[in-house]
Amino acid sequence: MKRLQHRAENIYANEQRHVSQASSCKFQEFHWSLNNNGPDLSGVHPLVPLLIYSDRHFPPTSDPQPIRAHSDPQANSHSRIPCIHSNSTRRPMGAVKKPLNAFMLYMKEMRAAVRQEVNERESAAINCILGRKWNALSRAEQSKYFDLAQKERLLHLQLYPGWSARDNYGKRKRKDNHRKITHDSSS
DNA sequence: TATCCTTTGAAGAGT
DNA sequence: ACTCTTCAAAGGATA
Repeated sequence: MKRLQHRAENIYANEQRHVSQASSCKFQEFHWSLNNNGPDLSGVHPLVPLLIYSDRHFPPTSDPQPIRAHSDPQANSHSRIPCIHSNSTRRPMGAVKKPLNAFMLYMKEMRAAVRQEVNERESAAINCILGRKWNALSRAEQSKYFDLAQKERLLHLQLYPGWSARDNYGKRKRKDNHRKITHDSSS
């Protein structure tokens, strides 16, 4: 932990020198998506493509299927919609992930740029930097991610109306169920 | 090969 | 109502 923190601090110090250079490329990626793949989304929030084209909800597929979320109540006997991702590359039924929160969306957008910027590959160190950058953002700057996260939650609710976060509780096997307490006591 | 590390925020569980 | 815990992403490190 100390090792990662130290590494992140060094990286962050170096990163500060380049802070003015950081950042604009991701929006260009969105525009690429708009210009090359997607429908006309010129009227929507610039971050919405990140949500709309998210493989969380619409993974790449050669035979896209229409969403039938509420159209077949009999297929929803467990108060969940049938999974629209049925081929092998799609997420199996019962493995619906939590919608991303604002910070997760920020990380997803900025990770590649920060990774390239600091020439660091370890996600734990990058996440420390991203956490600092996130906290350094103004509330106005953060608000677009909170807005997007709200859209993410609404879309998730529409796609998986019966889903609950508890569905994924206990899916991971943890060696230490009190990891956070252990960390706090060890630091 | 599975889990950890590390961050913030949402949501469920427990008190 | 409040606190605690888990899980979302990511990819290198570790057991």
